[in-house]
Amino acid sequence: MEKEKTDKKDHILDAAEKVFAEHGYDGASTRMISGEAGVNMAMLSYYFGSKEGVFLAIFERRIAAFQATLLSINNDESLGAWDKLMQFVDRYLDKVINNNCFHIMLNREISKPKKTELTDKITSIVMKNVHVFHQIIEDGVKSGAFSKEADKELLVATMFGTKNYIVNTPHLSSAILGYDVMEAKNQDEKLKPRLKTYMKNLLRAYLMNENDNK
Amino acid sequence: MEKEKTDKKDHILDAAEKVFAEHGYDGASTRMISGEAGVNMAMLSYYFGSKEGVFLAIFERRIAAFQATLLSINNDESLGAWDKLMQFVDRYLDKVINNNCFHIMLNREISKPKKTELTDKITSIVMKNVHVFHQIIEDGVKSGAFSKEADKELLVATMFGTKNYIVNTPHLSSAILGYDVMEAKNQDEKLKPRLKTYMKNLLRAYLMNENDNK
DNA sequence: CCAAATTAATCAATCGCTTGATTAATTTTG
DNA sequence: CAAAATTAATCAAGCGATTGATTAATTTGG
Repeated sequence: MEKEKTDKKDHILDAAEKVFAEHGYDGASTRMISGEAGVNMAMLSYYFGSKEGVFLAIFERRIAAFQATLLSINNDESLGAWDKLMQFVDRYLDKVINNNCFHIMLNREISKPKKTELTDKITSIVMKNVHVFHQIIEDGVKSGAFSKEADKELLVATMFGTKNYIVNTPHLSSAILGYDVMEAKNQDEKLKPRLKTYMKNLLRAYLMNENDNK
Repeated sequence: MEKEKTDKKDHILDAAEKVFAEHGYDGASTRMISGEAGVNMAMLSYYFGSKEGVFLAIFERRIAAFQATLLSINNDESLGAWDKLMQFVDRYLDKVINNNCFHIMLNREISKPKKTELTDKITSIVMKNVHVFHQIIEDGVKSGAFSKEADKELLVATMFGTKNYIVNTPHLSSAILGYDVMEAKNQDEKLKPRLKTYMKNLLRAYLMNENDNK
């Protein structure tokens, strides 16, 4: 059955994602990854060619689904700027909180000052998300729904940066919020609704500011 | 001269900070660090005991000055809540943009899901900054200057998260902003003033919102 | 339908290399 | 000259990757 083959590859990638998120690329050894996955070390090379191949496969796996989600929001012509923005916030936050291992990996990678083929690739992918967000804000400004003085570029940094701070520094944000943000129950019942509400209020206050942001 | 000794140690730490920021703890080898500093590999052990010793020394070096800056703002009783907050934003952003290598290191370290002695130590240090920010907001709420409905905890995430996004993902934020955020000239002339203005506007819009953040 | 042939999956063992650390020898300094 | 600073040489350990052998699964041929 070719289904089992895919399942096993996915199983290895799940384990690798966890180990990479925990130890970083260099800190994660192929022995750790194969151990976590419960397979022989040689299977990594067999399926993915190399350690780097495993790493890249993790990114490729997550990206397709993500892009689809993103575009489906932006292409919905029935929505106004504000509703579109709210949709984006909701679905984006859901996704990144659910896949926080992956986003820790991703963020570590684009935090490298040195340009590499991988950082370039990831940067251009992330830029697509940025552009969607950008576009929504810009359309809203043009339609008069949002304040003209809004700094769109830095608002992107706030949107993604706030999320990163909560999702990628779990010990710190757990200390700040007073509960374990890694626990699935807390994520669903406490973190997600609160973060969504907050983000919406923040965006509304800034984008619909009567007294211009001079 | 003991001064030269200190200078040499500082020189090594400068080099190490750069290499650690670029490659991460595991990706940075002692040979890279000694090469960057232009000293023999054994000097790292001679001065700092071990690779980990070098790493810890970098943190210890940066922390003292940082704490002092922080407290001097909070203890100034002559300032109202809003002015205090503005002072905090100004001086905090100046510091982290100037020491961005260090903050890339710091952030990578607290992004690790697994608790270690080091992540615990760093977390508790960062929490001091958080508490200062927290306290300023809380005082402002009590005095009636800020909206009661403000989510103080998540506002912390926005403040530090926005900064992180700009400072720690230089390629991405350069692509977003349209200029190289790593260049000192751009940092001083473009990035700092813009980020400060934006941050202040954002905080004002959210904290001084007339229509309550229901 | 079943046995032979072929392919896919898995394994332990090991390769060459780099790592962080230490040593003993040498140079510099006061 | 003695102490401190610096060096080159060396070490065991761990790294990613590959190997050849073995087993499991699938396809083929009579």
